[in-house]
Amino acid sequence: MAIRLFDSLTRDYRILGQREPGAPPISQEHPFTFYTCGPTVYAPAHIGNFRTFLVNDVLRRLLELEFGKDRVKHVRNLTDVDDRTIGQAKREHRPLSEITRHWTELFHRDCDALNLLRPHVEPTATSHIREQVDMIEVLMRKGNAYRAPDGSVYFKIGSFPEYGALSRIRERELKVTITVADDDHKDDVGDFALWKAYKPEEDGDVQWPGPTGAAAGRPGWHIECSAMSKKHLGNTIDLHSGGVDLLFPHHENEIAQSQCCNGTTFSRHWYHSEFLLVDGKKMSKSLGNLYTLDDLKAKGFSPMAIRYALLSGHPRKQLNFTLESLHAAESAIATLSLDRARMTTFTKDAPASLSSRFDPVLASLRDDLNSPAALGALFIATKAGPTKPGDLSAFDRALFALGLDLSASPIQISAPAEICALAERRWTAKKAKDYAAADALRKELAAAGWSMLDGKDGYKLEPVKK
RNA sequence: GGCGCGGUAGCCAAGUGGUAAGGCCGAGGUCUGCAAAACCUCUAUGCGUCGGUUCGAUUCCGACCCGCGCCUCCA
Repeated sequence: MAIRLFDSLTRDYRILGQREPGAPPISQEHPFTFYTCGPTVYAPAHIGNFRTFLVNDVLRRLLELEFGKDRVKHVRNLTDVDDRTIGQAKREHRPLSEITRHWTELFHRDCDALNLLRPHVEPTATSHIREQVDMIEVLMRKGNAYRAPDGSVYFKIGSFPEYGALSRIRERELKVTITVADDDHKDDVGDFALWKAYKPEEDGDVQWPGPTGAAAGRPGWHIECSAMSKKHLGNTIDLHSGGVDLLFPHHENEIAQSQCCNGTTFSRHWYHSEFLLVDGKKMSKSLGNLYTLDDLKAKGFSPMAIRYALLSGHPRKQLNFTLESLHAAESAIATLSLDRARMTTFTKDAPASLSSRFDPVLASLRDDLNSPAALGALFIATKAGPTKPGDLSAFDRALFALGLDLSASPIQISAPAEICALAERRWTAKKAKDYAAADALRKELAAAGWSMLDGKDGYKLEPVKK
């Protein structure tokens, strides 16, 4: 069954992997090419960033199931030079590369925790300066770009009639032009930087020799994705994705650069995931509602629950993230784990093959990545009773597509010594059948925020759930 | 101002022109010294408001109200 995905450019649902006549069909030599705009590595990624990467991860998994593991090539870049990375390096008085290396490592750690498949290639902007400069030179030669008085290079949107097709922005609106008066070197407010001339007071020691005819400096933001996708995936890619906020101007600009430079379609399909809201508002530092993975782990939430919570809303719909949704996710995952464990043991008197009952899970995902519907279908399938060993593979395939690793253990928070002592006293009292004392101690523990879970031969302590 | 998205039970969230998946929470029950877990059962005569089309609309159309996002470097 084919994967149907909403296309941001044509604004309708289209089947993935369908190439135009003359293009080679998908094979090992010509894999499905998938480019995702990655993070800027200057600060910890927040869960909003991860929503997008998570959605793309499910897409990647689905593509592997659809076309074969060796017939999908996924590239996700790292932006390691721009205003923000340079600014951060300057604030910390450290070299740019040190800053970006540090945040890249932490990003990878978080990705692993969330069970995101590593992209096949994860190129960085600074290791593709040559490719970017090459493209800029082509654009200048073709008349799509011009040198500004300060030595920067701008793309001339007037030279590309299709500019605005993706974002439907045909003309710059009044409101915008007022706020952009700072850019004095452009011919047109809509023009955007391909290359930024070096500014000693801002850029520190970050600079490279520029395109022929331009000053030394650094690439503009948009060109890196055009250059890196071209290098690693070719002139025309099958799918390009990212968050909605990148739709304009980033992706609009990528299209302009790539198509003017290469003379071919840049991407056959565009997919954008919606924003994550926290407590009803866009996340921002000023609102104090910006969560990182570490923030949530410190609150005792497991990365798998975070993954679940982020998949509980439709990718193309804004998702309001709350701590409560995380509690719900934690419980839901525990239920699934239990169901999965039960299925491995109760297989003797199972009816004939029931693997088809997991079909709706993948079917939901194939239909525009409907992850909430897929999760619903997953629960229906697991509640349908015991299964046979072979059926477990269907369950696991569904879990793979969603990227849910049920073996990942929830975060354990160890109790402080005084709590442990109380618990020990209660356990002794209980063993002595002094239930009055035991109950009193349980109350004491509860008042201190801990619940004591009695087992047959021992007990567990965990923070009281709210 | 331009472009776009959404308003479904206490919370989250699918979905359909014929009468509402699923999850969480909650309630009752079974079990258990207690608690927790587990298991069973229950939980929207209604899908923002008002009109219209229709045999029939939550689902299509129109108006309105409310919320959110993007509009030059934010996933």
